[in-house]
This record gives sequence, structure tokens and C-alpha cells, in this order.
Amino acid sequence: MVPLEEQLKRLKRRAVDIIPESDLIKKLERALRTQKPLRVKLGVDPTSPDIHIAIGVVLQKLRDFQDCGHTAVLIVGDFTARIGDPSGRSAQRKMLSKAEIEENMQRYQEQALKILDPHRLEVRYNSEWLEGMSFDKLLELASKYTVAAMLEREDFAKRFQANVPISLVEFLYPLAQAYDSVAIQADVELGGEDQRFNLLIGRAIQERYGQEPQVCFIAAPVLEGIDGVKKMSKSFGNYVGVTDPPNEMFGKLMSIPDALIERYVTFMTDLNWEEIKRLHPKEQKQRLAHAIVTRYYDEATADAALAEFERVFARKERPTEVQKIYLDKSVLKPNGTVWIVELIAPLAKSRSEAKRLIEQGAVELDSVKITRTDQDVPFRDGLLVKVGKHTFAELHIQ
RNA sequence: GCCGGGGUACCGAAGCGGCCAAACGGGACGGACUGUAAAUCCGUUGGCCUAUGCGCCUACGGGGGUUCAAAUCCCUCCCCCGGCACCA
Repeated sequence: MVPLEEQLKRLKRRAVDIIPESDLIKKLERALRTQKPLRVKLGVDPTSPDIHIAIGVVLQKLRDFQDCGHTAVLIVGDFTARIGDPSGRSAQRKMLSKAEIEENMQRYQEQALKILDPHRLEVRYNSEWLEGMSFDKLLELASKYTVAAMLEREDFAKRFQANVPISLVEFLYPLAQAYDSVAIQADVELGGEDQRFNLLIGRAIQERYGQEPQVCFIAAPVLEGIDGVKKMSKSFGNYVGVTDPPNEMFGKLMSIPDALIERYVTFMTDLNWEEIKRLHPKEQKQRLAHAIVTRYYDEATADAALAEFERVFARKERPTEVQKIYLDKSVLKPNGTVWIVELIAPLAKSRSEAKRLIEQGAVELDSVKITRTDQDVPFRDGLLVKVGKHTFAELHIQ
């Protein structure tokens, strides 16, 4: 195990809040003394198997704990995911079957292992202890917390005041999460800023079950998505996935609003903001994008992504690799032409959409802008189509 | 359970018998400008049809009805909100 000073330095780096820090130090000291690693819990949601780079920040912190010699305990909230949430607040949590959860977690783990160390890792499903919980046990759990305390959560308080429904399940949900901490005897629980309330409940509940309360470790703020407005989330479509292909990852990061650069640089990279901030914003983003691609792939890949970006968007050249689209041979006319709309339709949501895109000047065929829909164009194998700024495709007939 | 208000497109919200694929705002998308930034400006925003046509189909919570014609009127069911009642 790593010496205390070093552990602290590493763990506190970029941490948003540690509640309370003195407990963390105490626990770390004891771990060193007894050579018993701390159990560091992180709850994961099996409804979304895709990890984005904001969650990556939290996983990174979990990795720090592992590197200090502690045990990471991933709690898969499979039980809660199967129940669903009737009041369906922000993103309606849809109910999942056992098989779906299993599959999602398979994918999740693959991605998480891009960050975590498989050796100091324990994965547990909370159905293990929640599924068989009897009603009297549930009542016991419920008796350990009060409505008043629940209403301290801002979101609940607001909704309560505004008469927006709050399902009882929403009260039970944090209790279930808290009970997870009891079940696995967590020493530390990690989470983003949005989890602060839940982590604190875990701490309180453990104490009421006669356990030493966990340290609540806020590892990341709520990071905005690439739109710079809403929090990063798959359901808002404003995320960068840790498995996004390098070029896409790079491109997405280049399109973030300037106001976001500092936060991303600070929380997602080891770059020195004081240095970076002197550069031109475009340069700043390039550094950021390069650093993040390097983290999830490697430096050579990041170099290539940078070069490709310059090539396609700065110099407006054709990308080195383009998706291939195969058209049915029935669209090809005897004279070797294809109606333009047939050509674009596979790249649009609908044929009407394809037509609109053409009329709006979003379409280029072999770098020639097309704006009329009532025309047939000569087809050649490998014809290059560009739709909007981002989408390229090479067309073939099948 | 009773009384009242409400359920319209991705979201918010108009419309309250025909001119409604549905005003307006937001979002999203496309274009111009740029640094694939922001701001701004312009345009698009159900689907289908070789396709700009007073074309066809689907759509205003579900179902049924009145009418030449319904998002708009009537019946019924479901859901949400508020008030009252109930309170083991």
C-alpha cells in the first residue's frame, strides 16, 4: 500500500468534496496499519451501458483508490432498475429484464476496464440483498429516516412545494442505495455532485445500523455535456462516450462552447490550465481533445485524430476513411443514373428529410453542391456524398 | 367518492365546427459567417408519392357518436392537477 501522504495527495486531487476529510484520513491510517484495504463503493446504473467521459472522471477517481491499494466495489443497481420509477421524473427509467441487465453490464464492464484495474475490483448486484428483503426489514429500513430529512433534498423540496408529484418509490430509492452501503460495508462511497444527497443518506443509515459511517467522496461536479447547457447524459445526446471512435471523440470535443473548456481541461485532463488558457481557444480545444483521446486510446491515435480533423474541417479535404453505404440495384436506371433523392435517403431519417436537406444545400456529390431534387445524377461506384458538415459516405450498388 | 381545471407535434403553449400537418416560443436540423466556439442572420422541422401538386395517408389521451365537414360538439373510458370528503 502506498504511504499516507502520497495517497492523500493523489486522492484529493480534483476532488470536489470529501465529507468528512478527517474520517478519510482516519480510515486510510487504519488501512495502512492493519494492511486491510478500504472498500470503496461506486453505484452504477444498469440502464445505460455506455460510459461517457463525465462518469469517466468518477471512475478515474476510483482507479486512484485502487492504485493506492484499496478495493473498488461496483454496485450494479439491477434490482432498482427492474422496479422502475412510476413518477418517471427526468429520464424515465425504463424497466429492464434480467437478461438485458446482464448484457448491459457486460458492456459496462468492458468500458469500465478501460479505466479500472481488474485486480482490485469487486462487482456486486444489489438484487443480492434487496430482492429477498422482507417487508418487516423494509419497514425497519424506512423507520431509520424521516420525511423531513428527505425533503432536504432540493429537488424534492421544490416539487413538494410546487405540488409536482413525488412517488414514494423516490423516497425508497435513496434508502435502497444507502442499504447497499450497509450490505457491503462500504468505507467510502464515490459519486458525482448529483449524488451528494444519496451518499449522505448512506452515511446516516450505516450509522443507524451500527456500522462505521462511510466517507462521502464527491469526485466530480455535474459536468455539462458538449452543448454546454445540460448535464452530460446519454438521453440528451450531448455526451462523449469512452468508446466513441477517436475521430468522433476528437470532433465532439472541438465543438464544445468556449465557456466549457476550462471545466473540461480541469476535470478531465492533467493539463495545466494556467498554461493552456493563454492559447487561442481553438488551440485550447485541440489540446483538450488530444489529451482525452490519449487517455482513452493512446497518443499516436490522438495525433492521427488531430491530423484528420485538420484535414477534413480546416482544409475541407476528404476524410481518409468514410462509411460505405450500399444502395439497392433497383435504383440504378438503364442509363446509369440515379434519382438524387434515392441517393441521399439512406443518410437521412426519411425521404422527406432527404429532400429537405438537398433543397437546403446540405448535400455535395464529389464536392459539387446539389440543390435540386428533380434530377437524376450519373452514378459511379464509390461516389462520395457529403451531407451537412459531419456526414460523409461512399456509395456502392449492391 | 364528489366538485372544478386539464391531456395538442421533441418540449412549452395557442386553437375551441371548415381557410389546421395545426399560430407562437424553445430545442433540433440545414445554410451564411467562423475557430465544427459564441453571437447574429436566413431557412427547415409528420410520413409517403419522380414529388412544389389546390396530391395521398397518419396525427390533437383511448373508444364510440352527431355532421357534407370535428383538435374543436355529444357520450364513455383512462390519466394528470386543484379543492372537498375519507383517514386505517
